[in-house]
Amino acid sequence: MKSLKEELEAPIHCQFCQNKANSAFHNLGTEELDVVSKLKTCVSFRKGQVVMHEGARPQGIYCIHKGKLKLYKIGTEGKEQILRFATNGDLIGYRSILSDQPISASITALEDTYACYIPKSSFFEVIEQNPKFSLNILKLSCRELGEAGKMIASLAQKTVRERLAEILLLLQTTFGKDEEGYLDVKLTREELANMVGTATESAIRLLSEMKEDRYISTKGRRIKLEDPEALREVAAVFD
Amino acid sequence: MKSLKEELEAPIHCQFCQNKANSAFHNLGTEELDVVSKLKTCVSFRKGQVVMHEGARPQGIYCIHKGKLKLYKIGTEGKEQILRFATNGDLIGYRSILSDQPISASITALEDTYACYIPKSSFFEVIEQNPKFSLNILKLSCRELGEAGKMIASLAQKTVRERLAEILLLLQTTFGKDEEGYLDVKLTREELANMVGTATESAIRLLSEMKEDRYISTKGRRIKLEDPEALREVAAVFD
DNA sequence: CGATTAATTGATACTTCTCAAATCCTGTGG
DNA sequence: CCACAGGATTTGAGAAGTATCAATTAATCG
Repeated sequence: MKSLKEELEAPIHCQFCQNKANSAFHNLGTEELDVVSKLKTCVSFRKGQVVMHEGARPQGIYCIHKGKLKLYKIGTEGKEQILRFATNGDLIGYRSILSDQPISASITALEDTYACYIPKSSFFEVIEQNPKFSLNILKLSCRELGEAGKMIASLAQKTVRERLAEILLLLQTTFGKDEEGYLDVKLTREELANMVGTATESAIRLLSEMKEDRYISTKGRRIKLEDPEALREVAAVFD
Repeated sequence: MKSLKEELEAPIHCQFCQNKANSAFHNLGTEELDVVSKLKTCVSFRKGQVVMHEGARPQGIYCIHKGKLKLYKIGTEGKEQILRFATNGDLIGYRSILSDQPISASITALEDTYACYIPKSSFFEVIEQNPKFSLNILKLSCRELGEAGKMIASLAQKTVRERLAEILLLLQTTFGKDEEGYLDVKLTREELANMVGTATESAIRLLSEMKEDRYISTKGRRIKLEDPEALREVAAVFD
């Protein structure tokens, strides 16, 4: 039997990819996917490995097959600001290529990750020749833009406590729960703080408060949302 | 002689629009612009008029012919958070239409504004049939996404003072200077604060400090950047 | 020119950050 | 599989940054 790694790295045709349904390729037919499928290559990244460096000029995009990554900018003092996460079916690197600008965020794998690399040229080929796909990417970037707008308003107007509640809910939506009910993503407290936009100690203090309030519970580094409804109230999520 | 209003509202062919060069239509030919040009209508908004309401479903997009607008979200307590501005040549409303989501930000005219309204159907028609235009919009949204990322990192990591300096520079880049050298946009201190993401009084206090430092000067509501280089240092702009 | 709204400044309270020290966990190598 | 080193987490205390409330002055618009 093939190992997981072998299996994941074997270049299956995109048509049969398990992530197809919730990816930017969802409504493309076999022939349409051929261009991409034939020119892609499979790659893997170790946990902690930097996939792309802020400021670089990527020569292609990655479609995440299995794994979890963080996209972040390095600010003054070297502090990370996490902009978003990426997981199965997500595309990364397309913003830079399409806008013809250097990469605006670094990308690091949060766990071992398998992805398909699609060279710039084949990506453009599909974009230019396939209006359906082009529209998918357009929709994708516009949705991301909407998310970014929410994040901006949240950072500007909400307290750290509200933002932390918001992020915890987001993490559950994005990565789901493991078999024990904990958030299915491994983040350090520092990374959590870097997402919320606060100091690590502040994030920890507020997590402790939320534990006292029985909104969450923790086991080591892992976090379980015990009362998502209460968290939603704290986060004051209206939209 | 025709009045300014008449002239601005007369539906000229897009081919001859003064903003064509720096708009999403820049590289389209006459025939390609025909679809848009024939179906567009010219509209005008008074200063202070709300062009689009957060949560609404726009039935078309606007291409700004002449004027200035703010895009903002209403947060808790009814406080505005300005996400970005729009001026000559900019498109507004496209994010909502392309992502098939309600409008994520309200839009209000900062001064009397003239725009071309392009119905959803003709917009989609051009997008779907003209890869060149589609790519332009894609590039546009990806650039905006980059800007949003910068704003997120800025809000999360910089002090109010740094962000204020940053916004002042952005305003000069976006709207330029008037004949006396003042920022060529009329904003209240409250709007400025709503862009920076702070309380009005805090913004005012910091403006006063910057006046003492001779980085800026003011005349009534108007602001002049006396030492942009110093402001850049304050803003700690690296990228 | 006057009414009304916006801008400004002061005083105070609150939130959040920073620095420091102690404890806990996690991944690694034996 | 277990022990251990080193990084991560946690809590405390004090400092700094911002927000809020209130009162005064200035600017704007009809």
